[in-house]
Amino acid sequence: MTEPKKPDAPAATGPAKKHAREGKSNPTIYDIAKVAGVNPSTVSRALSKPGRVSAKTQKLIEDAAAELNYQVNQFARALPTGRTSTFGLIVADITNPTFFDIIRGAETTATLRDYTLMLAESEESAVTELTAARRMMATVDGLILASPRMDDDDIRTLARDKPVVVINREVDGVPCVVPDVNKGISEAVRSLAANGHRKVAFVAGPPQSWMSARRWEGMRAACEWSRLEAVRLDSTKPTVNGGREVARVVRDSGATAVLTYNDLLAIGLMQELQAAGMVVPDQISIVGFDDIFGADFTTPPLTTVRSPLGECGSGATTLLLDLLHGMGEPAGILRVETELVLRGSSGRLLPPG
Amino acid sequence: MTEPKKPDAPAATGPAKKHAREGKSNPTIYDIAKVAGVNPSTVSRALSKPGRVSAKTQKLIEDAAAELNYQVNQFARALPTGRTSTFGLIVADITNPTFFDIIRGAETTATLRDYTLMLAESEESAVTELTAARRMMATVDGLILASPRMDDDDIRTLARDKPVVVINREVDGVPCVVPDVNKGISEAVRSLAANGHRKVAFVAGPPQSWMSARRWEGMRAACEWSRLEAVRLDSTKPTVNGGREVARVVRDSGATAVLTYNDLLAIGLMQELQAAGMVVPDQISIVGFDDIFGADFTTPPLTTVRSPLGECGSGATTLLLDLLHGMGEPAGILRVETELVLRGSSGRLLPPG
DNA sequence: AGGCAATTGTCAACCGGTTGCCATAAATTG
DNA sequence: CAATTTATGGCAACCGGTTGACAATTGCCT
Repeated sequence: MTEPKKPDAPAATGPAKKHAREGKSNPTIYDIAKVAGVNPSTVSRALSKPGRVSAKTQKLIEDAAAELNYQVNQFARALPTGRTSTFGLIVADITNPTFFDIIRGAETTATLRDYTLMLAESEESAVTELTAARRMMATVDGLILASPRMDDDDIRTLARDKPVVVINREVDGVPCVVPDVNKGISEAVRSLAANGHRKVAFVAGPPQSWMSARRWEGMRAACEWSRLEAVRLDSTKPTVNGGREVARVVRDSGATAVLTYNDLLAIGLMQELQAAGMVVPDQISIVGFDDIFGADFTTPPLTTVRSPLGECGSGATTLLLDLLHGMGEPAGILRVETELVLRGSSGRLLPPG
Repeated sequence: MTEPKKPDAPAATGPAKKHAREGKSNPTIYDIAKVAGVNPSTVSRALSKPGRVSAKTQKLIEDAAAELNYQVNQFARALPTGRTSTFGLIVADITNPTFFDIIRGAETTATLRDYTLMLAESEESAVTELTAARRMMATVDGLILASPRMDDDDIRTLARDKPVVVINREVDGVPCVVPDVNKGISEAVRSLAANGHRKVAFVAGPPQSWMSARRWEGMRAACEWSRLEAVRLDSTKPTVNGGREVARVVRDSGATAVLTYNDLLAIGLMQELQAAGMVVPDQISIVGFDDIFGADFTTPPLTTVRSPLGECGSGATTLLLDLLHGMGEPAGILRVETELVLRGSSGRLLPPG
């Protein structure tokens, strides 16, 4: 029917000539139709609308497809339908290990359901993030935003277009996956109180971080409950260096225990305090947040409030899948538990001298 | 229900965008054509074939495109051309920090050139890897394999279809990005020799790892040169736990310094030796490989041979871009330098007692 | 056997951008 | 000024899978 174009161009057409498909392109539903002796549209239905064709024809077509080693052309499918079998995942910083478990959780779950994952990084910038998100929207079926930096409104706008799931932040009207910090924090605070600490400092994360605010709130409440004094200190950046930089302020605060916004801060802080001659945990207890890769490499290994980040990634992906296939608009918030991981960096305060 | 489209009106030109509702469907080149008063094909040319249309028309079209906030439909473009502006990246293990920097390097470089990155994981399995690669081939313009586990032949077969770049391994006939271990290793060995060590152990990685073999070879050569005795020990897995498990063998070997296949092994080994009461580096020196995230969290911080992994990722992406646009068959091997990062885990041996 | 509904397959029109071919307008040249 | 080359825009046929509309086939009853 359709005569294949045979451009016997003698002149080299392009440099990528080597990889050009020379006549032998991939099998299409038309090829299958020919082999099975049916119409292409029947093939299409057999392959994507189970039940629409008779069992006999179905088998015929499936056999032909298997024989030809057929696989759908995702682009040809995406063009009329818009379905791409692809999810987008945007993280603030690819080198931040916090996101690696999230990425892995999302990737694993997506692959399991025959979706692929597109990755982008916002470099901690709301503008870059929005740009990346906009660009992705065109080519994905749904989007996961891990610790997004952009406005709630921007997120809602995106979510009107296609399913969006947010990790590590609550946005009204958008499905979210959020670690419930209270359990882990209260465990941590109780543990500190039990070890005789009276004044605890919180080293905060970026001002615009929703999660940092939640953690500070949770800690203040837990301290009140345990009758501890809580002070809040600012950090410059939520990184190892940021932790180093905040060390002086921590010492000056007079607190004997510190809870930090994340593990990186805790590690940097511990390094700097130790370099200044302080002994952890004898003179000061340090508790991190997230339990990232490497949190147990330190000496002493870091006590930390674990967020099940992998679960967040796979939970968000599952939410997205549910939103797309079948079931309506559950949305709402998926809460995952946090817990204290007690290691060596926290403990009883030794009396000075 | 949409009304049946049976336009016997002969004047109908192009797909009439009847219900082009804002928000629902994006502007197309047909919309631009209408605004600019030209033919859709002219719009297509103006947007993708610079110079093919007059400057005047070009401007007209660009203005219209900007006004409508147009962006190409990648699927519609991919269908006839096969070009997708997408790269695939397959790593063995997403949680292995070795790949963090590779992913980031690739992502950054790709985004910079308006490509997006699709990520897949092989879970250290050659079969899963090949499956993932096959699936990706259909939807990407090129593929990056980081530390692939599959056969050389499988890789070459893939490479016949579309551009493929391999990281951390040499495959004949396929462009590769490989850290040149010799410089870093010889620096490490010389440093150990200078500190009085006479016998050095190498803790190997997975048997099928090409890179592990290179590192062992490099070390043996360097030791010969420095007149040191070199012994090779096997590990179970190239992870922290694998490092712990090999600790006993290391002690029994009588070596006073160890070079490990990667940092994870080194960290696990160091933890286990320290737990057994040995002092690092006074009683044994430990040198890792790669300088992954967290290598400096340990006490003492890990001395390691740094592989510029981010460079590998971005180098591979650049190679892919070169292969696609313009220049034909550079292929060959891109070597990147390694260097010793001297930290606290290696040093002079203290005389016993 | 005739009538009617339920199944199953076919036709053709999309989705949106690309590109070979051709007609025409513009520029160059003899 | 005519002839030829060249630059430019238009036409239409793709890419491959999807889907509404409809025809053909089958099954079931009376």
